[in-house]
Amino acid sequence: MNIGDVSKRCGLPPKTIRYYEDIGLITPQRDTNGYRAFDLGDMHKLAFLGRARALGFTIEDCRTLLALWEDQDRASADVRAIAKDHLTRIETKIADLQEMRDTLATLVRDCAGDQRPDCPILKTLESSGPAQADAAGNRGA
Amino acid sequence: MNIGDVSKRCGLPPKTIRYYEDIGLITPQRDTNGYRAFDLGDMHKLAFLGRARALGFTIEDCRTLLALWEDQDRASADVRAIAKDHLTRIETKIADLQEMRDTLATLVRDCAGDQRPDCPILKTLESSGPAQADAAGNRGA
DNA sequence: ATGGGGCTTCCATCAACTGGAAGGTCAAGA
DNA sequence: TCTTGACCTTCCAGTTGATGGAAGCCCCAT
Repeated sequence: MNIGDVSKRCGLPPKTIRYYEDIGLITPQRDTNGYRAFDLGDMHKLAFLGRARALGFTIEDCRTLLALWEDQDRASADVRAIAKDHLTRIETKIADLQEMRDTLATLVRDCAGDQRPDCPILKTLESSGPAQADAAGNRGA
Repeated sequence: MNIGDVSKRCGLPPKTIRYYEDIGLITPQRDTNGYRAFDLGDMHKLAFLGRARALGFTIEDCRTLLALWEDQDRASADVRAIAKDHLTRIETKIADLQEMRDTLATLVRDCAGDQRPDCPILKTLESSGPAQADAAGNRGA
């Protein structure tokens, strides 16, 4: 299978597939012409990666999960630990976003949104306690 | 005021403040020794930026908001439009994350997490519909 | 042989910083 | 006066996870 076929089958763009090879998540064979020659194993790995990414796992998580998947002697505890950590991260993120949303919703509700310059949104940004401490925690997200 | 003072006062790291100057959000004066010399105006802008960023506005949103803030003849409608768009983006993101969370929570709940290799998490990643279409929408977030 | 797709590599770009190196400046203490 | 240490400066690189685009093969059909 060429990269285009695999792409269609697993739903990942060719660029992404090449990138995954680049960072060592897959290692497809090569044809004599230099084209990547994917087998079913590669395909399944890519599909696995696509699903894991869709669940928000980081690439490094994916790398570990893939290794565990391949390891017949794995302990499900290891898999579960990764998923649980990730779940926690997601829940934190949701909470942060909900806080933002609540604040923003209030501001948007209270803003007339007309021709006049008076604006509670700007007023809040102008002064409402210390600016720091990124409530979003999305600096590194 | 030197950068360290401003940093303490507005809660943004010096690196971030320098970066904001770099991308033209602020333009502090310089002392004869080359040190940045911040006035209260700069300070307030930085505090404004810190709060806007904490609410999750992008840098470009911040740039616009800052300009509107400075413009006494602004229409609050313009501010409100930016905030409303941002609110929508956040709500979409929350919904995406909640979907991930629900799926993950189920998987974590159903995984024994012991020494045995059987694992519903891996089983799901192995095969559960097409991989594509990143439900998280966090490719460009 | 030529045209159009598909494939290859490599380099740049996105957001929003952050880390670190190499070096100048300043105030306080011995 | 010298030194020490905390500041400050600039510049370059790296982070995450791709994506866009250029330049150039390859292959098949007409």
